[in-house]
Amino acid sequence: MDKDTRVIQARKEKITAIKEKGIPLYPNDFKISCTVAQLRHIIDTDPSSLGEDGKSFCLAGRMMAVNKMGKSSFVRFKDGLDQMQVYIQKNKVGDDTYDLFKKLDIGDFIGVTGPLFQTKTGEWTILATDFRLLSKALRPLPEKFHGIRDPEKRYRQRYLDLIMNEDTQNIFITRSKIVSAMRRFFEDQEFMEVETPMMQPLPGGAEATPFKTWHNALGMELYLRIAPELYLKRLVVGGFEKVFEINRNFRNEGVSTRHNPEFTMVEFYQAYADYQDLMALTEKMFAHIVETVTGSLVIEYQGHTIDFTSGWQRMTMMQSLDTIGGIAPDMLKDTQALLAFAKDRQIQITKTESHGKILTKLFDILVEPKLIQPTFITGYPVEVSPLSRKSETDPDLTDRFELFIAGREIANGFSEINDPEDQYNRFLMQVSQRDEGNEEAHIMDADYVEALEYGMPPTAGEGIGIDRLVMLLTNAASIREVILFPHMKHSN
RNA sequence: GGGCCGUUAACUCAGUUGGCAGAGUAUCUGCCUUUUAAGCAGAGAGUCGCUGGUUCGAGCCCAGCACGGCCCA
Repeated sequence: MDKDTRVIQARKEKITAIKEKGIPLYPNDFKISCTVAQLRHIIDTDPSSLGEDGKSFCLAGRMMAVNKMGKSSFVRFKDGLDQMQVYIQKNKVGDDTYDLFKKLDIGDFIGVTGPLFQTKTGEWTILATDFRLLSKALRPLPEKFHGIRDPEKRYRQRYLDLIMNEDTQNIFITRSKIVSAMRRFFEDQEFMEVETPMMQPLPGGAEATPFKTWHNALGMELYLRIAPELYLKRLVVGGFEKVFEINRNFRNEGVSTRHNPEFTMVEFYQAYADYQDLMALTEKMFAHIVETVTGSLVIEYQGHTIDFTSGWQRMTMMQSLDTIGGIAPDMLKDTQALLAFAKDRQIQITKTESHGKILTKLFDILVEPKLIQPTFITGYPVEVSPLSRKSETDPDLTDRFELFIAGREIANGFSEINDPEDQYNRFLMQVSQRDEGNEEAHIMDADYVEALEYGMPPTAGEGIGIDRLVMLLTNAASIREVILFPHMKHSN
């Protein structure tokens, strides 16, 4: 613990004085008769039942502000998200209680009993007939008007951020509503929620560097999952034909305003569906979530107005590179021309990269940031889609889409490969990429191929980044604003 | 990995050309029985992120480091 500041020292002296009077600092016998939220509801709907001689209430909360005026005082306290004021008078509660009150500090939890009255300005206030200490705070809260602003402090001590900043509370309330609306949507569509391993012997389902760990008793290396994909598809093989999982993935990469090493994804799989079906389902799901959470289909995000009304734009990657990226269709077929184009614009591409990879990279740089309204991009190259079914019409492309909103990838979905031989060969392609130095290339998962050999129905699957969705709906510029405890370096 | 910015009292922030470390809130003492960021009078409170350097003298200038923020790769 820190060296005591004078504020803490002063509080310790008051604690000693309270203890000496035999008053418990942390009692656990106070029962509330209602929450402040419930009382506010009564005030709003049926104020006639209240008033000076009305019923007495027992409320509790954290002291947030105190106005002491000699023999009487006003105390503002906070119960969860709601605040209420209590008026305490020495001649009403008695000398002992008032003396105790005078030794309490902002930040302490209190229990108050009494009827309601309205002050001169009309504010409904509890007129205390009893006033108790419920839990003592040793450290002072941040300043009452400016609160806590320093982002580092807000993230490291999120509890202070939550106490002081209503905006922060609202972000996480919204986050909870988003996940809840999503879960309800899937359940209404008769998807089943499942949980698959977070620790995997082979990390698969995405191109990313995993965290490595060690199981002592089993004597084996395990990896924190980078995606649940291959397990969820094993469940489809097993007969669970509509499954979803909302859970954490872990990727051992840098942190930024869009990346946290652990982040939340929903992945879902539906048998007898294809990627077109999932695009339609995604529009429907987003409409449900956005409307449930915000009450509208149009939101403001960082200066953009984004409209989730159904009928989102769809285009192929090639089309988008032409119309948005400004690369002529002829050039899109010519690897050498693309390399020269990239070099002109100082876009770094290694000469060994395949045509499809070059296209994807150019798309990421030239097109992605410009996709502000919800847009599905389809026609992803085979080389960057090792788990996606090949297009019937163009063997270089896959039946895959990604969803972009506000210049960011929000979702990724595709018709799944259920031909075990195709999947095996795709893994082989990845393994050779790995041998060429791409450490993020997929590794061979023979066990998964074996599962496919038992037969998987035609299936489509999709993943949606929950954190990025929450950012959109809370107008947050950084992923750290929507993760309660974002990862930080040691502060000392 | 690169660039820019930040780090001063518990909190929010000033700090001039390099010349005694400041304000508001909070805290402590006194007064005050309807306040609304209550008021009045007084008091205390600092490893100026860390380590070096320049200088008679560094919160301020220089170098390195740490942590954080934003942007870029």
